[in-house]
Amino acid sequence: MDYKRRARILLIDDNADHLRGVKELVSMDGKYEVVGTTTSANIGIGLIKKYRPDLVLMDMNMPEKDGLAAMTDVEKLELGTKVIALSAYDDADLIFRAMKLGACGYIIKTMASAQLIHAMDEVTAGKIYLPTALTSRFFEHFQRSFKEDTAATSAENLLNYLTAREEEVLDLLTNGNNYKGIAGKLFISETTVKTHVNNIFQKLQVNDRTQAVLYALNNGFANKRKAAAQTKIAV
Amino acid sequence: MDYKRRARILLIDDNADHLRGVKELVSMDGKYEVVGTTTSANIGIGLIKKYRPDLVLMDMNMPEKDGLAAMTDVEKLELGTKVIALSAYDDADLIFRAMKLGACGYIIKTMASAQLIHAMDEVTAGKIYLPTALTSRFFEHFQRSFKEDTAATSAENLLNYLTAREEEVLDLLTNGNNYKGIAGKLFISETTVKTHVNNIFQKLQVNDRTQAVLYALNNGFANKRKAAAQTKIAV
DNA sequence: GATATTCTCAATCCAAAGATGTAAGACACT
DNA sequence: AGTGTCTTACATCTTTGGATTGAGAATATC
Repeated sequence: MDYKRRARILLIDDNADHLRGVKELVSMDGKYEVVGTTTSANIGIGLIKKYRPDLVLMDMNMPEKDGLAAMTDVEKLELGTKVIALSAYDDADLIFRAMKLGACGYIIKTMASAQLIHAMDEVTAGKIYLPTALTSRFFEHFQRSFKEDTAATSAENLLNYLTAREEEVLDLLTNGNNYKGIAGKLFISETTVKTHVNNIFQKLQVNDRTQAVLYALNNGFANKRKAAAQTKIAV
Repeated sequence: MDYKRRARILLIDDNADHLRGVKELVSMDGKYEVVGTTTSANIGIGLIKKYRPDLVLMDMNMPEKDGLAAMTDVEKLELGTKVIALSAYDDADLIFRAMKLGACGYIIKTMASAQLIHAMDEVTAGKIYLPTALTSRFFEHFQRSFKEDTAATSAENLLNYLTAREEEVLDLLTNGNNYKGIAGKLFISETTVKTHVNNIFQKLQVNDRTQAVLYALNNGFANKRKAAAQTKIAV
């Protein structure tokens, strides 16, 4: 690894003691150069702009500005800065949100220091590193958040009562078309569209187009249509 | 572990040779009881209904019915059956979709057999197991799929031009309210609501409420509001 | 061959939505 | 004191949307 320049690291942690400890640990390992440390998230963002580090170790639990907000800021800079989140807690939701925002790793502070170095190695090599235990926690949240989608597809879904033509009309409705637009696109008269739309309202048990569109979107209408299209290809 | 009854396993793999190999491997380990094996996904679903296994090892690449479709079926049964996906490929998209559908693990067939047993141990213990290498692949896809959300939030977003009151009105619009409903909920007159709504149309550059709702939903309006609410709490 | 469903179209009527202009009070900023 | 923005409100007018009823033609189903 010595042929490559050392990866440049920035540390952000409101706990000064922990900050010092991590700095020593990271400096000790020859592979990394600590280009800055700060206890303030906002200053940290400034330092990132200034020094363009390869990797940032960011504490998640800071009083002034929480780590997630800081991470959002880092991503907005679009400097390709990699971020490893540090936290005292293995909260599933926090892990999920950090990874969603683009964290390249997530380490619990009580973990062995070797694990931190390992995570840094992996991340600087372009990978994403999440300890096995945290991966499991992450998926708790991940799969729960997708359960709703599945439920929408499988459960009693009023969309199933729509005819093929009605689905087409609803599709155009969910793209913001009015009667005239739909009539033009389907080559049918406006009154026919009205008939279809009224039937759709009945079947979806709604009173107007906006509610119909919302029902469609909240009950996986787009997914349904895509799935149908895929079935056609597969068969 | 011996005080507990052995976990009951079902194997589904269209490759008969691989099926036999896995069966021997799993049977050898005393912890598991193989209650059935099949090379057909459809038959597999039937066997799950019949035997209610604790865990299913499911091949992802089957000609008759692909593993993802089979996994969907398993989830629909809602028997709490845990599924570990087996695949020859470490395709990021495939991993993502399998985990999204509720897989409790994902193993590449060429991995060491000890890894498979380890995954089974973890999964039967209620955890979710993804080898480190696959976790990294998974997150490639995961973070890419959320990049759009971030873009919607950060890029030129017409929603940013809305005033606080207009946001409230738009929020009620995106819940399917008409003028009267909004006026009632905000304790203002209907004509005032019309004024707000018209201003919203101008700012979002749309012609009617449906388009406004669609713009809001497609540009992270719900997320924005949630984020704003959280900021309030934090501060 | 009878029945049911779907898709098409029309007329009518009322309610709701949208466009436009005007304006007063509250509040912040300077 | 003055400017600007936000929120509130009303009047007016046009267009669009939605409800209802009825009905012919095509297609499937049995």
